[in-house]
Amino acid sequence: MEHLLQSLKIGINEKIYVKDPESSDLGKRIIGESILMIDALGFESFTFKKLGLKIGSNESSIYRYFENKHNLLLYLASWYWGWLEYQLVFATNGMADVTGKLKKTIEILTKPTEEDSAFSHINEVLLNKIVINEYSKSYLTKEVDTENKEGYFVIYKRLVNRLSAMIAAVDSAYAYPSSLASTILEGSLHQHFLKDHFTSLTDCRNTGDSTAYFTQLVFNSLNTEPNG
Amino acid sequence: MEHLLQSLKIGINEKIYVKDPESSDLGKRIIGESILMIDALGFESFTFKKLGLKIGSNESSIYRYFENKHNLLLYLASWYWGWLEYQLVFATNGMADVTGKLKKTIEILTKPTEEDSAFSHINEVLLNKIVINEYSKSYLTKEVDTENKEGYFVIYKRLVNRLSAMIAAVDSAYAYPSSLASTILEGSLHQHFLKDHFTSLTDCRNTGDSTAYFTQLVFNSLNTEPNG
DNA sequence: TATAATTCGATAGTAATACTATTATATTTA
DNA sequence: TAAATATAATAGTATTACTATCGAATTATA
Repeated sequence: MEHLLQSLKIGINEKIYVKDPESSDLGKRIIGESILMIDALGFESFTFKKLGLKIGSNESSIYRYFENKHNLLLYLASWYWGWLEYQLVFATNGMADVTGKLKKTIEILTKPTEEDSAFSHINEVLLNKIVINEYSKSYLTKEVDTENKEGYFVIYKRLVNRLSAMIAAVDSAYAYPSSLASTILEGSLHQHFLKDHFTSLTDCRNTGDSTAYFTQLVFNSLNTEPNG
Repeated sequence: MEHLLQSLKIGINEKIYVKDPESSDLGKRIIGESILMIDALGFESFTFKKLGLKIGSNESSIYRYFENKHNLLLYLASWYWGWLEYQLVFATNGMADVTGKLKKTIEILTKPTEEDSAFSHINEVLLNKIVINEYSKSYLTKEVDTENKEGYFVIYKRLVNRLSAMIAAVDSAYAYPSSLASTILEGSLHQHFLKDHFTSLTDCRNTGDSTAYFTQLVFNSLNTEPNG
């Protein structure tokens, strides 16, 4: 499987970029360094000019890959969700027991990110931090509906729908599988943010707390047992 | 009570503004019109220059009230949460039964906003839309920790803590009262957003769905009965 | 191997943003 | 009536978020 992953590429909607950053060395440097830079400066202070300077390239060259920094954020987020989806599919592949599968899925979706050596130019841990701090900004815009129609959020939506389907598989009588699924994905990011900045608003302090909280939340809502 | 509300003022941290907008006619116009304008243009496209033009005033005059548009957003959000807190306190005042009180609280916090005639220059329905679409941007910044120390988020935190305390009052053995409280407040905004832009990710479509979803979520997690 | 196509870097330029500073005028208050 | 305060008008600055053009280097193709 290690080998399989080495040649694996996260498939991202081609409309998000002007030129595929995976297709050149410069493109990969844009992705790799933008992750470090957005993490360090925050999305607001991050500019293509600063990025160009850092990677020893030119502002206008970066515009050949992405129309603007918003689309770069969409790309990074899509990559992250696509990567998480792979983690999920590989980890739960072949599990027959739907309850155990859901439990494993919640674990994958809520635990802190670990480095993945399969993608050398991407720091997944920092990318996860970026998603926690910036993802909301990618859809809380006046252009959401247009961009949604263009398919800029498909991977994220697919992930939520996967989770929703698993919830429904465990308890088909439960009335809110999609709401619960979106609450988990979004809520997980939020709890991680609170842990770092508003400690009084969360009970999640140590590794695993978040997973335990959401697991309990889900299985208390469904007619089944987490170990059943 | 109508009368009481007429002379009521939402108390907001004085550090958020340069000059209290409630202290002058221009200040009130800034607040009232900024709500319409942020709703119409979105926070990114909203500028003090455009606002000045619309209220027949000057860009530099608005800067005498708020350092920048970020602080104006913090002010609007604080006002909204303070207003919601009043709704909550008045509605649950004197309720002896903790379970019924929690149920009522969840209802107030998750139902769609209704116009309040007590504050004539503020459109609460649009302000609620702004909070749904823009609130995350007020804390997803590199300056959160500093601004949090300055007390820019106290009202929101107090609201979450009120809810958390009520959850704990209903079931003191529940391990995640703060996480559940923050999940409800943030999740409620998120479900309303999804209802408008990503319908496939939520089961909330009609008035009351959101309240029903979160009520069930909470009471399935706690050792009690919603009507008990 | 010649040539065509692509890629990238460099430079220049623009409109808008997010302010700051100053001054003049109008209004309120002492 | 003078003093204090509030507001409007104007001007100016650094930065942002681009767009356009051009030439050099690299790569692909015939």
